[in-house]
Order: sequence, then C-alpha cells, then structure tokens
Amino acid sequence: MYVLSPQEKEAKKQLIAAAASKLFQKNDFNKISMARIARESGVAKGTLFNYFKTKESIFMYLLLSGYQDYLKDVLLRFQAAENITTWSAFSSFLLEQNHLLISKRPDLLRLNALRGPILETAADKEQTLLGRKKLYQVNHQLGQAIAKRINILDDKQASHLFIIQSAIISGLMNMMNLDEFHHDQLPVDFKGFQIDLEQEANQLMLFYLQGLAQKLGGAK
Amino acid sequence: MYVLSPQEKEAKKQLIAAAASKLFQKNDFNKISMARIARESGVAKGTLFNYFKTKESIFMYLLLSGYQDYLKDVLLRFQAAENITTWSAFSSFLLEQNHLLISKRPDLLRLNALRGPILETAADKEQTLLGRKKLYQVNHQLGQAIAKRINILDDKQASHLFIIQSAIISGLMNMMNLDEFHHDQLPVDFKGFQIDLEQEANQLMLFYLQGLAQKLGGAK
Amino acid sequence: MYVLSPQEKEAKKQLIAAAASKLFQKNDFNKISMARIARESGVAKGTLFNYFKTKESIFMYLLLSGYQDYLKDVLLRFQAAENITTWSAFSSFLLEQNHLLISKRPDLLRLNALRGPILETAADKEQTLLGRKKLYQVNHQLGQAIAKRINILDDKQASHLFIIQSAIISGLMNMMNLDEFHHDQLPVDFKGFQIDLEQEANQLMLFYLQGLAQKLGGAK
Amino acid sequence: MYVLSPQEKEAKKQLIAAAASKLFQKNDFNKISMARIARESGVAKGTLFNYFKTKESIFMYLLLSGYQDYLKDVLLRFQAAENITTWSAFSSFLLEQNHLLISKRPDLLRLNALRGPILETAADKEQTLLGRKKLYQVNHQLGQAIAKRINILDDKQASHLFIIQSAIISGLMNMMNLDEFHHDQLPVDFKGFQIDLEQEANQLMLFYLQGLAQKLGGAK
DNA sequence: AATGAATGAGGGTTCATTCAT
DNA sequence: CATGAATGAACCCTCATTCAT
Repeated sequence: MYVLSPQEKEAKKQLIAAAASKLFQKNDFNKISMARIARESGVAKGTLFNYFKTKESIFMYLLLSGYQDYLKDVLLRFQAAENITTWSAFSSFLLEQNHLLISKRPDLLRLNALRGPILETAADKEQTLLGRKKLYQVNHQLGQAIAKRINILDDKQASHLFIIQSAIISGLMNMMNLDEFHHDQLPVDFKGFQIDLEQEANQLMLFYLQGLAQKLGGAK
Repeated sequence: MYVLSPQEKEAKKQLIAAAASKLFQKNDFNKISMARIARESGVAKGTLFNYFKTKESIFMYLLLSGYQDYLKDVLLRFQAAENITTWSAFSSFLLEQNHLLISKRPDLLRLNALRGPILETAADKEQTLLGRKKLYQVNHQLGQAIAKRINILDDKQASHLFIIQSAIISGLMNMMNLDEFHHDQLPVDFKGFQIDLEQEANQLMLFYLQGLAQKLGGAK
Repeated sequence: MYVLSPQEKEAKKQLIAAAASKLFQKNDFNKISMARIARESGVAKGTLFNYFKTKESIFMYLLLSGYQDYLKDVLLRFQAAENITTWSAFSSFLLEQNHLLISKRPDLLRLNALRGPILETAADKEQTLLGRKKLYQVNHQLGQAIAKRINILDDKQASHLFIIQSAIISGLMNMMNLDEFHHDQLPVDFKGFQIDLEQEANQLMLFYLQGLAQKLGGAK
Repeated sequence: MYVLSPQEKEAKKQLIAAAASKLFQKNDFNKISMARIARESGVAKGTLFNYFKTKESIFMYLLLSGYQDYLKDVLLRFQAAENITTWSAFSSFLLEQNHLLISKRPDLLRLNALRGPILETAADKEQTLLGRKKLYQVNHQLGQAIAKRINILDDKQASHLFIIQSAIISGLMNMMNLDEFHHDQLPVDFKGFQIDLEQEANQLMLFYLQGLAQKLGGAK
C-alpha cells in the first residue's frame, strides 16, 4: 500500500475529484477552497497537490472526465437501442440525451462555461491535453457508431453533433435564470427572460437536426 | 465639483466602466484587479466603490449596459432597413447581427458565461435588477418593432429570438478553442474540436429560424 | 494623515524596517516570518506589502540603508577628526571603524553574507538599485573627503578601502564560531578554529594598509 | 544488499552528496529541494533521510568534506613542491592556492557564507562535529608540514593561514557582483563596486603575508 | 535498506473593501 | 466627493520530513 499501483493512484485521484464534484453541486467555483476539498475527501491539503497541480486542474479534470463518461454512456445507450436506424428515431434519441445531460450532468455544463475564462488560465496543460485527447477519441468512437447506422451522417458529422448539443445547452444555461438573482426568485417582471431549459434545448436541437437533414440531402 | 450633477456622476461611472471594459478585452476577469481599473481610469481605488458596490458589479454593469447598447443598435439598424418585411429578409438581417455581435462585442459573450457562476455571486442586486429591467425594455421594444413588420412573429417571439441568438453564440464560444490551450495553438490532433464560430452560429441560427417558421405556420 | 506625505511614508517604511531589524538581532532570516514583522511593527501583514514588495526586499533595504548609515557616520567622524592627515593617523582611524562596525552593526555583516545567495533572489530590483546608487554615492563622498586629506590616496582608492573593510570582517565572520555550534559552545578541541574577530580584522586591515602604503609609494 | 557494508553506505552517501553538489553549482540553496536531490541522485526521497538527518546536513557535509578535500590537495601539492622552503616561495605557493580555490571550488565559498545563518540552524550536530574534527586534523597536518619547511611559522600559525585565506576570499565574494543583480549585469554606474575577485584576493593575501613575515620577525 | 505517498504547518502574498482625512 | 493607506481574511501552494510497507 505504500507504493501505490497505478490503479490505486487513479482511485485516489478519483476520490479527490469526487469530493470536488460533490462540493461543486452546491457551491460556486470561487467558494470552494482547496482546504474544503481536502476535508471533504478525507486527505491532507498537501495530498491534493500530489494528484493535481492546481485547483483549476481538479475542475478541468472533472470537466473532461465527466464529458467522457457522458459520451461513453451515450454510446452504450446507442448500442443498446439497436432499433435506431432512421433519422427520426435518431433525432428522438438525441433529444433523450438532452434530457439526461441536463438532468444528470448540469455540473458539466457549468464547468463548460468556466473552462475558457477560469480553468484554462491555471490548469495543468499536460493533464488537460491528455484528457482532451481521450475525450476526442470517445467522441470519435461515438460518431463512428452512429454513422454506421445512420446513413445520412458520416462519422465527423455525427461526432460534431455532440459539440453542438453541448453548445446549445451550455449557451441556454448562460441565458437562464435572468428571472432570478443568485437563486432568489425575482418578484415580478422578467417573464420574457424565463427559459425552460430542456424544452428550449429540445426545440433548438430539433430544428438543427431538421435543418441538417435537409441540407445533407434528403430524408425526413 | 463637490456636488456632482447626475450627469457628472453618470459620466464618471461610464469612465470607470470603460476602463474595466478596455482591460477585459485582453485580460481574464481574475487577472483584472480593482487597483488596475483605478489606474486605467485615472481615479483612486476608493472612488471605484463610490460608483460600484463590488468588482463584480462593474462587470455586471458592463454586461447589461453592453447588451442594451447592442440591442439598441440592432433596433436602429432594423428601423433603417425599411425593406425588411419578409421572413427571408429578416433571417438575413439576423445573421448579419450574428456577425456584428461576434466581431464587435465578443466581450458580451465572455461576460455572459461569467454571469451566473462568477458575477451574480457578488454583484449589486439593485443595480443588476435595474439593468435587467432596462435591458428587458429594450429587448421588448425591439420585439415590438420586429413584430410590426414580420407578421409571423408576435412581439414576445421576436424578443425571444435575441435570447436564443445569445445562447447560440455564447454556447458555441464555450465549446471553442478546444484546439488551443490558453491561447497556445496545439500541435496536432483536435481538429474535430475546431469550430468556426460565425459559420456555426449562422447555421444554427438559420436552422432555428427555418424550424420556427415552419412551426409558426407558414412562409418560406 | 490619510494621504501620507513622502516623509510620512518614509517614516512608516523605517518603522517596518526597524521592526525587522530588531527581530534580526536575535533570529535567523528563515525564522522571521512576515507575520512576526507585522506584529512587531504594529501594522497589518498586508501593509508590509504596501511598503516592500517581498520579504527579501525588507532585508535588502536593511542592508543597504544600514551601510549608508554606517558610511555616513564614518564620514562624520572623519570630518570631526580634523587632525587626521597622516597615513598613520588614518590607519588608526580605520581600525577604530572596524571596532565600531563589528560592535555596533554586526547585523550588516550577517546581511552581507545573505545578500547574494538569499536576498538577491527575490528582492525588489528597482529598490535595490536605488539603494545601491545611494550607497555608491555616500561611499564616493567618503572617498573624496579622505583623499583630500590623505595625499597618498585618490578618491577611488579611498572608497575602495571600505569595500575591503567589509570583505575582511564579513569574511572573518563566515569563518567564526567554528568552536561553537549554533550558539552552543563546543566542549573541547577546535581551538585552532577560534577567531577573535576584532583582533583578526584589525591585523588583516593593518597589514593591508601597510602593504598598500608601500605599494602606493611611500610613507609609513 | 539488505545489509550494506560501511563502504557501500559511504558510497551512497557520496552519491547523494555529489548530486546535491552538482545542483548547487547552478542553483541557490533555497531553490534546491530534497525531491530534486532525490531525482538527481536516483534514490527515493526517503532514502535521503537514511543518510542525512536534514537538508541542511547535506550541505554542511558538502562544505566540510569539500574543505577537507581542498586542504588535502593543498597538502599534496605542497609535498610535491619540495623546493618550497623560503618565505617568498611559500607566498607564491599560497597565491596559487587562491587561484585554485577560486576557480575550482567556488561552491565551498558560497557554502561558507551560508554556514552560520542557514546551515547551522538545522544541520546534524554530531555529523557536523565529526566533520569539523576531521577538517581540523587535516588543517593541522597541513600546518605541520608547512611549519617543518618554513621556519618562520609554527604549525598553528601555518594552519591559521588557511582560515585567513578562506576568510579573505569568502569575504570578497560577499562584496562581489554589486555591479550585477541576480546574474543580470547592471547598465551603468557601480563600477566602483566592481571587484576582480582573484586579483583582490591575491593582493590582500600578499599584504597579509608580508605583514605577518615582518611581524614574525624578519625574512622577506 | 529503500520506497514514495502522506502529511500539514507554515509560508508569502493578493486584493477587494473600508474609512479617516 | 476623492483619496489611497490600511486592512486581514483568505488564498494557493511548497516542502522537509515521516513512516507504513
């Protein structure tokens, strides 16, 4: 135990990341201190830095590995749903993924918004690039699986759909809650600013898919 | 000078905001200190706090007033283009606005991503609500002007388009530059992550407009 | 008082420096924390950084301003001792300064040893250069005053004597206390390592002055 | 290999010391971490502490064993130069040693300055005393060898010369590079602060030897 | 004897904010 | 109303050292 195997090391990394993730469910990035992550994960503060170079690295890791997990899940679900072969069935499938992403992984979407302006300024470059590479691979793999069944799409186009999906949802999140202020509901007005995230995301995605189908040449 | 007129006060507020805005062109939020804003605007640090309650308030102000300016400009341009009466012409008009927003006001989109997770946690609530109210009004006014000419849309729907526009662009920005790392171009791979922001935004907007038109019942 | 005059600012800088100096009498550099300097000087920790960029800057300032003070004192004493005109009288004068430097300003000699390896790695460059310039000037001024009365020396040579003086004493200090260990007297042996600093410094200085006089051509 | 012979242990100690020494050629004490020494020497961090109680102990060891080596070399060179019997020849010999010390072992002089203020505060007392005792012996041995040939000196006086030598050079080093700042050459001025270490050391040593000779009664 | 993961005190430093003038 | 000196909590992070294996 005093010379940890790579698996054990990975497990501890996950442990720390999980603690950070848990805290991120209910707190803003700035409110989460390394001390608190240490406490939450049950390790010493210094230990954190044996596994992640900076605070930002932890959250970047959360983002990238979280997205990998999400895409892997999508792939599994796609492979399980063998009957999805038509564009229309595929569209429905994608909208279901919208639902899952929004309801199960809102943290990814919040991290997404922080990536450029906050995380990337201090995250470990090497780790980030490795994470992106893996993410890229999973994304590509998913694209291939889809392209194999949905004729109208090639693998690149299929992969790209998930970039667009994230953009749509993450962008709508950026525009949300203009009828609130830091979790306080505002008294009146601002109804025009209200957004039902999922419904809006579905509509936008649907229109996008329709437009794309038409552009790509054909089918319904 | 010991009792400033409202105009003078407003002018100084703008002065400070302008300095912050200028710094934000080239720096991340976290890298901009109040001291630097004071230096840039030529006032003392303490003076900043006579005009803005917190640092976040400055940037929230930048976001809200910037969006107002943008929407007012859109309104002016729409009013100037009297020939826009068809859905198709209107669609083109909106895509032009995409271009302008992306090329002239990228700061607004970056601020957008910070709004929820960073700015709102510490911004002046009163000022923010006032700003939003004004923004709401401009947005509504714009919607009305559009609805008057574009039959298919009512004013709410027209106003809403600009929420969607920002969501689209801001969301795509969140997904951008995955082929870079903090302004450094990455050597290889990651091409699948590349996004041409404007082209992508235009396509997404276009598909959305097409879908919307179809849904709303009619034309082109 | 809320806009401090340069004199007042300088006074506060001195206040902080004095606190650091006092702590340095009895503690090693590494054992003196900024928190302690703050406590000792009665200001907040943050205030320290309004006056000195880094911890090392404080001690560099101590060294440079301390040496200035020392050289100014030497100058005053030299000017007061109008009867010093011969080389022999001047030699005695210099040996007296040895005594004063060793007994009154051992801190300068300890700081001297830290300058290169510790202080210079993190001291404020601008402040350091300014301090050196002033020191240079005082040193030069002293050299001029001496050269005017002691024919055998020109001003450069006279100035240089004080560099040599410091080198001698500071070097001997480096070799001292080999019969102790961190302030504990060692039981036996090591007598050959014993150094009576002042006596040794005087002897070395004296031999140097004799040699120099001979070399410069004459007297004694 | 689970019970190391004294030779093996000594070898590993040397290995570690050599790594530290190598790092010290190019880095300041504070910049050298135990982790780096471990990496450089190819052993684990924990192993370092099997051979040295503290970081400071390593560098203290470097200093003391380095000086021993130096003095042993001096002794060898003196024994090899059988023709050195006159004071004048001996003076020349000592100046040659100046050159060698300065050019080959600047690390010893830098460590010298750190000894009191940094190393001694945390070095292993036992090891340090042992090292000093050995050093003392070598120093004494050297003194004896010299005294045997140079009539004017007794062994104590001869030994003492090397203390003075180190004091001179180490003190001059403390005063050096005032025309630089942390390895950056300064633009102008400060020429009066320039020191040619070797030339200055030779002069000071020479004058000292002359003075000593005169004092001891005669020759030259 | 060797390892290297874990420790955690302590470090220096930053910076938004306050408030006496 | 403007100033900028003072604040001090909070920050992230380093690193020598320990010790279970």
